[in-house]
This record gives sequence, C-alpha cells and structure tokens, in this order.
Amino acid sequence: MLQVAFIRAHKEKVLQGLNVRNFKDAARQVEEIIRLDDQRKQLQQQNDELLARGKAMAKEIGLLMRAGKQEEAHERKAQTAELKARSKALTEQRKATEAELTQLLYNIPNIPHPKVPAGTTEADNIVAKEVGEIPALPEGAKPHWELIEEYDIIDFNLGVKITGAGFPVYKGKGAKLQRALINFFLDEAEKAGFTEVQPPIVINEDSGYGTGQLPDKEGQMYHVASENFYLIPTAEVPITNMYRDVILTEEQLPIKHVGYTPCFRREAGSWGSHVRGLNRLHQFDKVEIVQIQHPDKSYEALEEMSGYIQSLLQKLALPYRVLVLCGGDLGFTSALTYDMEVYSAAQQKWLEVSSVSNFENFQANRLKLRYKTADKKTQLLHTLNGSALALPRIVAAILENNQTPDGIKVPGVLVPYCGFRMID
RNA sequence: AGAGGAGUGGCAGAGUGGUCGAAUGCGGUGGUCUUGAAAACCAUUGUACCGUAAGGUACCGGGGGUUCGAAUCCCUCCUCCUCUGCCA
Repeated sequence: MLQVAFIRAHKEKVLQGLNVRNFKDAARQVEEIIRLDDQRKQLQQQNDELLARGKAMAKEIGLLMRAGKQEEAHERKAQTAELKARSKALTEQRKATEAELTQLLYNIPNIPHPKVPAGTTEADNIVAKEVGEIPALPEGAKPHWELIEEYDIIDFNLGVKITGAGFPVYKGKGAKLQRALINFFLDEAEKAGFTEVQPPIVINEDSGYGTGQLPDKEGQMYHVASENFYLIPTAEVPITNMYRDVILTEEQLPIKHVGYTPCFRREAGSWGSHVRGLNRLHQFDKVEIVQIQHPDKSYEALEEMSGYIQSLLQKLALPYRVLVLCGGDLGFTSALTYDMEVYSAAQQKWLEVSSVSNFENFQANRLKLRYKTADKKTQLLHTLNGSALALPRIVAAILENNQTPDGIKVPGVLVPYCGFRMID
C-alpha cells in the first residue's frame, strides 16, 4: 500500500508510474484519495475538539461532585449529551471515510522503478541476460511427464487418488531428489548469509493482509474455514510477517532469511493443456529468500539476490535467462522484478523458476515494518524476496536436459545430497 | 477439550471508576563529578494521527458496550500459565 503522504508529494511520479502499468483511471483515483484524506483530517480535527471539550467537562464534573455541588454537576451532565452525540456522528463519518480511503489505496499498485519497461504482456519483458548452452537432445527426447512415468519417480495419478489434480506423489529417487534440492538450496543460502527459519505453513488473516494476499486475492489461497486460516502460497508470507508491527534499529539491518516450505496455490482458472506435468501444481516445494533492508540499500540487495539465484542455476548447470518484467507483467506489490527462467529442452520452453522483487516500502507500509533513524525518527523499511528456488520446474528441466539413453544424469552438486549419480 | 488464573510502557511491576499516558525499580540516552572508568547525582526516555507552532486526540492483549468520566465495570474474541483429559 502506498502512503498518502507519498502520493501527495509525488503526484506526477505516481501517475507516470501507474501509466507504465497501464493502470486505468489513475488521475481520478489519486484525486479521490487526496480528497478523502483531506476529509479524514478535517473530521478528526473537529472530533478532537469535541473530545477535548468533553474531557474538560468530565473533569469539572468530577471536581464539582467532590465539592458536593451535586446540582451544578447534573447541569453539566446534561450539556455533555449533545457533545457525545455529535462526537459519535463524527467518529462514524471518519471511520467511513477511512474505510473508503483504505479501499482505494488497496487498489493502487506499487510504483514501478524507472528501469521497468512499458508493456502490457509477458512478450514485452526485456531479456537482460542469457547464460549457458541449450543442450542438443538426441532424437526421441522425452518431455518430463513421460520421463517420470518411465522411471517411476513422480506419480500424478496417485496424487489424484489421495487429493486431486496437481498434488503429485514423489517416489523413490524422485522423492530423494526433492530432498536433495531442498537441502542444497538451504545450505547455499546459509553460506550466502541467509538465516534459516521454519515458519508455519498456515497463516491467519492479519498475515494475509500484511503481505498483500488479502484482500482480493483470497481466491488464490486454500482456506481453512474452521479456523479462518489460509495455506501459504509462498514462504514469503509467514517469513515477512515475522516482522509485522516491528521497529528495528539500523544496526539490525539487513535482515536476511531463508526458509523451505511447501506452497499451496489454487490456480483457479489458470489450468490448461500448456501446464502439463510439473509446469504448474497446486502443491509444490520452494526455498524462499527474504531480505529486509535500509531504503538506501534495497536495490543493491536486489542485485545481490539476483546474482545469488543465478549462482544456483549455474551450479546446477541449467541454461537460464533473466527477464526484467514490464509494467503490465509486474506484480501488484513490486517496484522491480527479475524473473529467472530455465530452458526445458524437451518441451523447448523457458520455465519461470524464480522471481526476485524489491517491494520498496509498499509491503512495509501495510506491515508497519519500520526502523529508527539516527535522529530517532521511525521510517518504513524496504522488503525484498525471491525464490531460491522453486522445485518442480527445476526438476522438469533437470530431467529433460540431462536425459541419456542410460538414464537421467543428476547434476554434480546434488550427488552428495541424494547419494546417486543416475536416475535409471 | 474441561476447570481455574492472568495479560499494563524495552523489561520487571504498582494502579480496581475521576486531575492516570499511567507510581516505582531496572535498562537506554544526555549531563555533572573524574586523568579515565565505575559508583553517585541530575535530566531525559512509547506509538500513531491532527496542527506551521503552541498544543490537541487516540492507544494499558484485540473488538464492542455501560458511564458526565474506564487501565479499572460488563460482553466477546485472542494469547499465556496451572491442573485434568487427549495426542504425534
């Protein structure tokens, strides 16, 4: 959520930014926000005045009672009735105004960084970098959904039986490969200075609001109705929410965490033939890195995180490219996002395996995540996160790219983790 | 899950209807003293909103209510502790 003060101070910048996102009706909404905020201020001022008078009267009544002047006290009491009624009305108006204002603010996405290119769809994303050789597969190379059946390592039908589509069962070497990847990613992150956490994978409503899944995106999460909890769509939610309503000192910065969790996504309406196999699931594993940074250093941190994620892909020897997301493809809460895509050679497709973003203070504003400056002012921090990495598509690419007539070669860095060199 | 108890400032802890944003202690910060340090002493020390400022308002787990007036009374939710039960 943007701060009203920021919108007021940088109206042109906000409008330009929203334009990069192809956000409709921006000018009117911005004006409306400012108008509502003015109204809010005015209502509060009026009400504060009434409350101050009421408070003074209550004190007088107390003194009169003590002095035994019952009659005078009763006269005063009668006078407070009107004050109370007016104050109540003003409070209601103020709350209504605030609700309307918040609703509008929730609707305004983050302002893109100047680097973000204009554009409407993923076709307008900029390919910043392409690394690694695309392997030339032999004749008859198979897509991963055939390979997993052939080697019996991941079973979709069993998952359907137990739960439903998109909840695969990993078996034998398939399960071990999962575990190896998770441990490899966690160990690497630890070496890069990220402290591991194991957060809950169900969250309450407050946390959903904190990172922006709520309101409006509840349809993308599984909901535990009996407790009003949600299954996390990403570890970003619980990990970032550890710092909800927190005021840090500058010395504590940066905060760097890594966490492995399963992730749950309903993906309502986004199912289709193009999402076969591991390309899109309802439950998948992901190692996530989260960073909380000083506003002056957040872009430095973004580059560092991007570099770190790329180092993982290089160690896994997967060909990848880095995209700078355009305004139309940029997530609601993000100011700048890089997507990392690996090439899955049998599908002949680039698959997104990581998305690393700087949210600047957009999330921090909702979270009330702040720090104290040297001169004791409280200021919003910047939050960043990135997948490092999401497993299923990495597995898809490994299976497809490393297939040989004798089986699938496991990337060297994973061998110590899984204990075998080949899936055969 | 049942019975009982409790949630107050960074921490500890007083306050059970009136001048309480809240005693006191510890901690933090600044200062005095000192060659320096410690000790002692003095001052200061929450968050948010409104206001150019002076100042005002709100917040004592969250929400609602009673009252002229609520940290204090009532309702509700949450959390923690003790005992009983259940369980990986």
